[in-house]
Amino acid sequence: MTPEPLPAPAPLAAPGPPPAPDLPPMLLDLDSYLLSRIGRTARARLAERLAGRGLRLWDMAVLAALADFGPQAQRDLVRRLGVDPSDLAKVADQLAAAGYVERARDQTDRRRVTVSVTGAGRELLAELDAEARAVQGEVLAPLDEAERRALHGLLLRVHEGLGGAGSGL
Amino acid sequence: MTPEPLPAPAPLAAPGPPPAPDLPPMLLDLDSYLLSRIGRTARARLAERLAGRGLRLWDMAVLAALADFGPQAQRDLVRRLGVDPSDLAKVADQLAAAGYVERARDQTDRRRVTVSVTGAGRELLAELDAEARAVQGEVLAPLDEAERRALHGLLLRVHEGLGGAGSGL
DNA sequence: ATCATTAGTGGGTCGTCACCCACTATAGGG
DNA sequence: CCCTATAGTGGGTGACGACCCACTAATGAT
Repeated sequence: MTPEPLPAPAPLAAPGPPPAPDLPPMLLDLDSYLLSRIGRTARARLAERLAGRGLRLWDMAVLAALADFGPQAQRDLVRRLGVDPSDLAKVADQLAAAGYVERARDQTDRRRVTVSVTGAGRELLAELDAEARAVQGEVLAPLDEAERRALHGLLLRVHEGLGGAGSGL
Repeated sequence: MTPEPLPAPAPLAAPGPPPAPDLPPMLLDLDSYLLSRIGRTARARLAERLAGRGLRLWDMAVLAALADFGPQAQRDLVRRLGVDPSDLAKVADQLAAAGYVERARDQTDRRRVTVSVTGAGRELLAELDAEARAVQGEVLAPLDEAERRALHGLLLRVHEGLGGAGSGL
């Protein structure tokens, strides 16, 4: 297990313990662990950037959904993104207040509120996308282009396999 | 060489909103997003299994560190794992109470508490490792052996690139 | 008109997690 | 000895994310 075993606990002038994190090989061998750590980092860094604009990850997800699928009722966004209706209402509220989306009562069914991106929304989304890609650049720095493409393909397949199962973002 | 990740051009103005989550291509194109989602799922599923035993992820991490690097002071675990000293104390406390680790005052420096895994601890760790691999099997289900190895290699390199930067597990 | 159903909203709860502070005990240097 | 630094501990805090409930408005069927 351990290439450099143990006891030799030199009381002073400690040789072993590094100041920088040096994780157990046992954990590094687990994909679930690596996935968790890397995903966490990517998420955190992206969230950090968005926070600089007063936005959260859900804001971006909603904008993306609207841009990709066109104007739609909140109900549909809820189904698509797997977000709680109540939470979506809050996100939509904030995005509307900032002028990134518009909400209008559906005239054929006045219960529904149809949400659509505004020009400013699309502009913002483009910037957010750039931010996300910048984060990607940081995180995937050790990989060359071909490797990134390979990774992306694998991740996509894994993601599909997950189904919409898990809740949350 | 090039698996085409462009199966479906965006279905515009879809008539029937799907009951199952159908995420925006724009997001699926972002590795930061996929990483975040997949990592989250892997983490959640592993945590769920550990919770069944009344354990958390940190417990496993600590056990792994002890198994891989041998008995050591909490101070060293703190440095290695990048965990808060106070939090580690709690984890160690719980593990000791359950009989998975032993704590003993270091006689050469009575401030230090040397922690070591017990037989039960190693046994438990083996089981936890099996659980983790089971989760892995679920998550990576869509990939064959060769692909999993490829993914693992890529993830390892990416993880190294992160350095010990981010905090937390 | 009545009733069950659906869309949206506001408010609040709960569990998790990382972080920080105050405190004790010990060590080591002057 | 005194003084400062370090190891460990207990307790608490604040942010965050997911979830849930009660309520209103509108719909569609009977």
